[in-house]
Amino acid sequence: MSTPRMTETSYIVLGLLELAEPATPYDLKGLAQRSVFNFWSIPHTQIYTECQRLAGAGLLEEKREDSGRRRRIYTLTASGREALNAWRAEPTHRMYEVRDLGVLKLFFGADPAQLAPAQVEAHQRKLDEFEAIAAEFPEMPEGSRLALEMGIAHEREFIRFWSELEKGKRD
Amino acid sequence: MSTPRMTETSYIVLGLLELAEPATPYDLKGLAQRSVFNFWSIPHTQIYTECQRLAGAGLLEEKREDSGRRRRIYTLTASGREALNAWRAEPTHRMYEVRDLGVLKLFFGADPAQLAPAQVEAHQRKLDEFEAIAAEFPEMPEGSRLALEMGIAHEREFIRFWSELEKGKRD
DNA sequence: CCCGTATGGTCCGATTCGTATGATTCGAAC
DNA sequence: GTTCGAATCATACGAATCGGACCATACGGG
Repeated sequence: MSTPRMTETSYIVLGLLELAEPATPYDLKGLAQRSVFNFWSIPHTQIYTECQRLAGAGLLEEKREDSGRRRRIYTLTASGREALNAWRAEPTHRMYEVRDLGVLKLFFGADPAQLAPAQVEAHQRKLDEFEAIAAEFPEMPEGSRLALEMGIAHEREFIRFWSELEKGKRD
Repeated sequence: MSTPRMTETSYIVLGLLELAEPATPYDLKGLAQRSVFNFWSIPHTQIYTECQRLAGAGLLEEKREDSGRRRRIYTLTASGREALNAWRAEPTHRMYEVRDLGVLKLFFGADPAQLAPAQVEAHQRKLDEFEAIAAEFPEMPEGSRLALEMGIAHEREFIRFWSELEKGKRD
């Protein structure tokens, strides 16, 4: 049970499990797709391997159904819970980038007017999606709601930005 | 010269090269660090391998110094230029995520007030950096300027968001 | 009981990552 | 004009990730 390498993926699994335990990786996958993956996605196969890794490290407990599909069912152990809490409590300076393919093309000299309509549309769709979620679950947990609001704010920003470029077409 | 797999990394190299050719991978690395990597970074070793790959595919021409360090010096070929233009011209629907470690923690229930100060500070620093770049190069190419403005807008948004949570401390 | 579809999970080659390290050049000191 | 350290330039390579393809089980309807 040496201290395992912990990545964002690890904490995503721990965090999801806290919301849903006991759960199979498949359960987590479903939950994730309706939530975190909207702003931080990982390939679904990672969930399976990460569960195994974390179980090996003693942060998760693994049970198997003894018949049928023999699914693996996970719960948090005390040290899993502890790791999650420690991560949550520790503020962070580490930053990520707001990567956007449209902006990358723009940077390298693409024609703004040519890019803009598709970008507006794509970001509008994302925004609609977020707002639908917000409307559907008005009683969402505080943290999720805030994360969602942040997502909405960014999408609005993208739309504002690209809309302006779209209007600039006439130049 | 089979059609090579083209990734964002490929276009970053092509785009940088267009700005700086003829150039060594090292030159590109330097240029990138002062520009694109601010919003779309890749490990520097990738630049070396990507140059070789693209040269193998006929999109770049490689010359080597014949003495000393025997550096590889690259220029775009006609088909390299063509690939870059095609990429730029083609609008895109593919989206990326705005990943932010703070938001991830928030989502999983971290205490907003505990996270906020560090987040405000980190994003403020990033914003200052961007604004310094904007001030230093007022005559930046159109595309870069727009990309930078987008970055600035997003950083402001992050700051607004986290500042509000910071104020909410009293609850 | 058979088949089609949905569910649940794994495999594995290809790619990417990033640390560690190696090699060349340059300049300043003596 | 040689030695040393720092800066420049570059690669090697093991570990981690990626994601498409595929396999297995369950379930419902005819």
